[in-house]
Amino acid sequence: MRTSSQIRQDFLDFFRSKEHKIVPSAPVIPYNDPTLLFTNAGMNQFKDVFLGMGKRDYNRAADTQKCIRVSGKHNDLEEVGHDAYHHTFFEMLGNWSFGDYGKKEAIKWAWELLTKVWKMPKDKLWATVFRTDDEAYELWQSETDIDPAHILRFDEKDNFWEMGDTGPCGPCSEIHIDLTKDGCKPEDVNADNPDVMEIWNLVFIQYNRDEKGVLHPLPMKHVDTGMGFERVVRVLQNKKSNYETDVFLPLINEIIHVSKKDYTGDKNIAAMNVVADHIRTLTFAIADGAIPSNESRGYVLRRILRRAARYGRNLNLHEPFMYKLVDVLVETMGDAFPEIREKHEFIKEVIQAEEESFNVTLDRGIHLFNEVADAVEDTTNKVFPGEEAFKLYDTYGFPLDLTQLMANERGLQVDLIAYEEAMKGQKSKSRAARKETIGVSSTEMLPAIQINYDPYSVGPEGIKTSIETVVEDAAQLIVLKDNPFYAESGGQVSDTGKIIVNGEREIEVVDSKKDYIVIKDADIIIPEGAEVIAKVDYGRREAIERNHSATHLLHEALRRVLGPHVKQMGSYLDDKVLRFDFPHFHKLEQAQIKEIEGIVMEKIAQGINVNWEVMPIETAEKIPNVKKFFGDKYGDNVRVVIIDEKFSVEFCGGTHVKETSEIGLFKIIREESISSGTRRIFARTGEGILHLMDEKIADIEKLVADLPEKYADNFRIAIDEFKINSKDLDFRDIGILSRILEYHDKTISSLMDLREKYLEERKQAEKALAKQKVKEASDKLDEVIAKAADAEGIKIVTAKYDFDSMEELKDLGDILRSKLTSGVGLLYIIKDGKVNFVTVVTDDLIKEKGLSAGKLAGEVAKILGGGGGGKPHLAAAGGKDVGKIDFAITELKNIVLNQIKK
RNA sequence: GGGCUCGUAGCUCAGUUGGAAGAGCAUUCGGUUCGCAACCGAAAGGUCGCCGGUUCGACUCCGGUCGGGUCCA
Repeated sequence: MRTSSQIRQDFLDFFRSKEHKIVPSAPVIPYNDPTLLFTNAGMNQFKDVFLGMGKRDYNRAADTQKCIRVSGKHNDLEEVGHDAYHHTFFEMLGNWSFGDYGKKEAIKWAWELLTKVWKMPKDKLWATVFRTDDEAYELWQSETDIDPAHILRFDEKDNFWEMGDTGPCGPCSEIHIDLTKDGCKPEDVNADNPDVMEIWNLVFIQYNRDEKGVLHPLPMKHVDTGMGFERVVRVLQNKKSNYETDVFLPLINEIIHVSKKDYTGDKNIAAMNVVADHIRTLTFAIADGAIPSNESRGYVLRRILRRAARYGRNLNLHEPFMYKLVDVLVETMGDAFPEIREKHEFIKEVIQAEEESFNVTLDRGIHLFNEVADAVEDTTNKVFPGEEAFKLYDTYGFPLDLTQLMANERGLQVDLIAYEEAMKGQKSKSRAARKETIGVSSTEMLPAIQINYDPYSVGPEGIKTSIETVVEDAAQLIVLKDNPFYAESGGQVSDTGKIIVNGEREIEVVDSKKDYIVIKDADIIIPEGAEVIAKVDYGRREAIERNHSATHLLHEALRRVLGPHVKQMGSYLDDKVLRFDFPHFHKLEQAQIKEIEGIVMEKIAQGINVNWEVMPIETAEKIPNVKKFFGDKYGDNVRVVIIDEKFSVEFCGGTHVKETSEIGLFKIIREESISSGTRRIFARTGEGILHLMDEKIADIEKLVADLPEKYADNFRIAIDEFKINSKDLDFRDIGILSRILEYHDKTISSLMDLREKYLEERKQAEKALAKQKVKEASDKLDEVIAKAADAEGIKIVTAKYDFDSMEELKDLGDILRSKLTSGVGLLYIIKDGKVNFVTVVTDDLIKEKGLSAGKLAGEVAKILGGGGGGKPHLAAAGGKDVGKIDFAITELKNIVLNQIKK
């Protein structure tokens, strides 16, 4: 029996012998096509060729392409695990002709590979052709020895392939295999019979469909084929299901091992199949740069992981287990796809973290479920409210079927109608909100003019150009014939500067887009066509360039220190600071930060020339370790920035220093997490370091100012010294700068220690003082009690204090209660023109007379223009009519008596 | 981009008409024990995510904001 690895190799060897170029699989994350969530067909990486927009230096190619189908038009997700041959991740074996060979060879070679190399039984193979494609029909007869009765015609639905509503398209010819015991009939083909399976689709791209729907023959005819690798393996290994082939068996065995369940029974088999399928998708997607998250493709991954985790629960797996399967997968597929081996540990880490966080969400949801279920369990109709089921879905990510399952276990039925209602309501709300946000942006008012945008060759002296247009109704937008101002892109902020009109008037430029610049003063009248000098604020530009080049160095340094999983998830840089986000699961250690800084500083010290060039995207992609940004759409030609071709080569449209030593000192100033699995670094360079020093001195001054004299004095002299030292420094003096910064940091850290010590001291002192005050007051309580008023035998104690807060008053109230043994108390403070007080009532009066401190507080507070309340034994209250306090105290007697009578 | 939801001690979480910030685990000390586990007693630990508003008084109500989760687009 041939192994899957051999079968994959057979395919590639066969087409190599037919003079095909064997190309590597493209990543499953299509980095240059934002319209596509995942690579979902073998032809994705050649789309530009078929659209006539790109070229390759070969015209025949073959490969095995990693594909993921989980959403959109091709969505097999729900089928996965329940049948034997749908997958979210699979390999598509393909051979292509770009305007080279045509139908004849495609058909002949397909037949040759299947029947001669792999020796599939000829009488079990069926071919289909498009209804009107007589050419293909005849070629099957002339080029192969297929049974002519096995050539069938189908219409558009099955045998005409189109990429979209317009564009290249053409008829296709499919090969199906009959796996039934007794042989199938023609009507079983293309009839969703699981035993009569399509294995290879040969597409003949020969037309271009225009906007009117009319087909025009293409000058270049192409061939695009795709064969499901897992299906072919199943056929050749003679298995009933793809999951029983050696593609999946090692995974299934590992699942059996961790779950201690057997691969028997529909429930177990489905669960194991789903898990085995999904772990492949997750592993390959993460290896190619995707990360589970709450949006877009990251969210698709998260849902897949959760789906697998839920099926895992059917196998009694409640703790994270998926990450354990990665080892086996790397063992079986790491040779064919080295990227999963390279990122092995990172993939495991990502999956484990995601499994753990899913468990947390699940627990919270179960908590809510139980509360609701407890409430409705004893009702007569045993209905679990649909709104609550929706809330579980909406807020805690509980799929309906899970809620239903849990409800059934407790004898409850989910109210499906209410669930649907709630879902509809949410959707329409979401849609309505979306409509409101659609507006017209100011750029849409711009006329379509071709201007020359070139921020790369401007110098400090600026460039001569002229004013093309001043946009009406928006006088602050100006279109220059030549625009040297960089427009925000790739994280780099826009340039600012000025334009000098007719050699005299200077106008400040505050922002720039590719097509126009923005000036500060909207009232200035500017003549169209005027000659101007456009001057970029060059000092600022240079500071930005230092940060941008440093960002590229940082990117590579991070990869070298932390691992190849590091990639840019976002960045921002202006003249003051640079910011870089990347996937990583651990806080960076101080030693790692030092190492990263060290690598960057080394590259700066080497004074490497920074070069850039524009090249065709295919050439650029072949540069080893080239960095590009996923999700961006790149054109046919890309700009590549090179800082030592062995160190940093990156797709980048930004502007850079000419030589790395211009960057000056590089310093990471902050490292933090911005969301689970994503970290952010802030750093400074060049003049930014001088600002950093000023900020540090300011920090030190502030810390010192907050300290009491006895600590602060020693630092005053040091601060003066710092200030003198920081004058007249040049950012190129990196040796001196780094020494001073180090000294600053040491000072700051000892100041922080001191502050902590001081704050602790102060806090203890305040506590002690408050305690002391309460103690003193309580010592005098007997005198106060002696002066108590009397209301029909009930003692009423009132007293004023000068405490700072209610806390002390409450503490004293407690003491008063115990000393008083029987009676009512009112203790108050006057502060900031308001009165605050507590009332207390001893336990006997609460029981016997029904008195309540809370009610007393409320009544008294009313007199004082406020309110209050609390417990029966002690209550707090306040008011702003300080003048009425004496009246309130005399009134207290009546209030007490009134309450007794009620 | 929008909706919902959560943010309280080191950790897991309670905390309703706004009126004394709590429990369990962990920590420290003491008791018990040959020692440990367990148990008993005590202590320490809080800007109640942040900012603003209403109020005599806000963890609680309102507005904003940041962060996590989740659903929709």
